[in-house]
Amino acid sequence: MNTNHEVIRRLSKYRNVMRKMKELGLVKVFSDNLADAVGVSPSLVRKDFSMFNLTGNKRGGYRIDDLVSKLNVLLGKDKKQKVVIIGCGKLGQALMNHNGFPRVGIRVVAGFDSDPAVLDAEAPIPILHIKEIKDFVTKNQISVAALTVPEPCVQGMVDTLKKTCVKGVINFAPLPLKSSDGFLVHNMNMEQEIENLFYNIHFAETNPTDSDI
Amino acid sequence: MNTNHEVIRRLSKYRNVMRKMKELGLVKVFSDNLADAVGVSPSLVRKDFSMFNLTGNKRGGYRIDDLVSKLNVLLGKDKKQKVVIIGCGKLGQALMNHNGFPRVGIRVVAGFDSDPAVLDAEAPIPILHIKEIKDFVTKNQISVAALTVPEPCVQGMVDTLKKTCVKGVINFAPLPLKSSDGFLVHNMNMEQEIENLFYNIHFAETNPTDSDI
DNA sequence: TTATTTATGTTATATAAATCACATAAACTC
DNA sequence: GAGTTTATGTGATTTATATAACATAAATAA
Repeated sequence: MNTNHEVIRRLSKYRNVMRKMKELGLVKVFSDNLADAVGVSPSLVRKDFSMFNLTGNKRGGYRIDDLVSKLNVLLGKDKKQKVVIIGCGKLGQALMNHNGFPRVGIRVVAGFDSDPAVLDAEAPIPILHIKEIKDFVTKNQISVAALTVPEPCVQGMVDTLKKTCVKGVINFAPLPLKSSDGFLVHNMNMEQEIENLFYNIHFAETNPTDSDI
Repeated sequence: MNTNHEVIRRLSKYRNVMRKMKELGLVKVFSDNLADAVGVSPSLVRKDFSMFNLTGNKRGGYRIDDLVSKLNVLLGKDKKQKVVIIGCGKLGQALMNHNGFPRVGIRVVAGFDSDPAVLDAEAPIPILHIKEIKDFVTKNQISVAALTVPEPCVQGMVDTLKKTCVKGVINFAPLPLKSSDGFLVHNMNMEQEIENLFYNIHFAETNPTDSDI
């Protein structure tokens, strides 16, 4: 299908915008609206849709309801998206309690750690010992994990996970991991993002263009 | 200079790799080494360097020491990079204590919140009332803030910050903000990153290529 | 010292991604 | 219902980004 790597990210953004428009009582949306909201050109919006056979009306734009539910299926948002958090330090625990996740249908089902002090199997979202990770993800069919372990533990943890049904991780350690064969890594490198921001502020020629949206 | 938007990110990655190579006792590095580590072609590594007049030896590669210190200047890593955290909920506090930041020379100098229960002006990293933000950033010449406030507060906070010396933010709320004139926004959208990972795992044609590095 | 190797620096080429532009069809107007 | 408007859907074009290719110079070897 010649899928541009950024398309899916944009579809997700369009969807979020439309969900908010819907809350405002709006029924239709035009490519111009989404273009403004997401910061791209209207033709790109239309092309993105057309690429996935999401069609509108030659004059009346797109029906929000229709488009959102089609996007839900397309993006897999019609299914429960279960994740586990590996490493329950401050950051891991923050993610476990992060209310942005349930709001978009992402459910954190358990945390894992090696430190006995943080374990709590009876909590609403249990924190279990890391040695139970393989059993748990297998039993609960977990395909995605967030990695919030210390940097030196990251690679080992990935190696462990590769032997399970987990097919991808969000890595919060500043060591960027590479994706491989059937195992995807998305790096959330906060350190790098801040470094980059500093650079753009202090050195980048101040062209009035955006940096990202 | 026709600066590709991704170049700086890559330079930062090269730098991190070289710092680790240096710890291993290595002295020289070749474009092939960095290409492998970062997941790009060797010619791109050389082009990135040449774009900033970072030169090596026609045969002997690049001297790590030399290159790292030049990159430090170029990326502004020779200066202290001070940031404040706005919103000291679980996530904000996790960032305040995150040891990945000091390791790369990023110093969290204060947190801000409106909830009296979390304020603590005497802590090593003080948590102050949000009403003091303008004074503080002015007095301490802060140009970068991390935004970990609830989604409904984000836009208002940005509007406040725009009137100060803060020139950019890392936004952790799932609402993607746009950069404008002299105010840069980098969005860390964890929700979207996870959604995207789910999509790639469940729907993407399993081409053995990477997704990112 | 001359020949050979090898990794850089840079130009030419290929690939990817976004925008432009316009023909088309649905909805409005008179 | 014929004419006009307007927003889609898509092929052509532009721009951005990365790779490939190679001439060049430093290092080694003979």
